[in-house]
Amino acid sequence: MSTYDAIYAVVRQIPWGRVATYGQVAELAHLPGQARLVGYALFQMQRSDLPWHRVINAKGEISYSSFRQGADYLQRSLLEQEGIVFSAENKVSLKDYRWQPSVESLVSDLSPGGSN
DNA sequence: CCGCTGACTCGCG
DNA sequence: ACGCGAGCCAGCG
Repeated sequence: MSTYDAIYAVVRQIPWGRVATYGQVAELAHLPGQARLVGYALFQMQRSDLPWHRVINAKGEISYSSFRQGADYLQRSLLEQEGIVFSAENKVSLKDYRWQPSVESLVSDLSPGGSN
């Protein structure tokens, strides 16, 4: 199990209609503070079975890769198809759409009762 | 093996 | 509220 595989495993768990931040995915993948790796992992991955579009940055905005410059509308489109609404600033309400993983989804310790 | 790069995040001004 | 700089680590040449 590579580090990236752990990241992919977490991303794959993000349910339909929900989003997660890079930092959040990193923590769930047991890689606290390594939000960048999440982005890098998604950058390198080419599989289509991953809901990569459900991963956004901490600002609630979509992060685009330079080489995918033309697919900027794609991620937003995919999210909108899941019922996620974007604000006038092209941001999503993290407080409303952020995925809150259930304890069963987690492998080890986690503070129950997410204080949102 | 050393160094650069890259879908991030947080703190400060 | 926004821009800038520093810290993180894995993959590749």
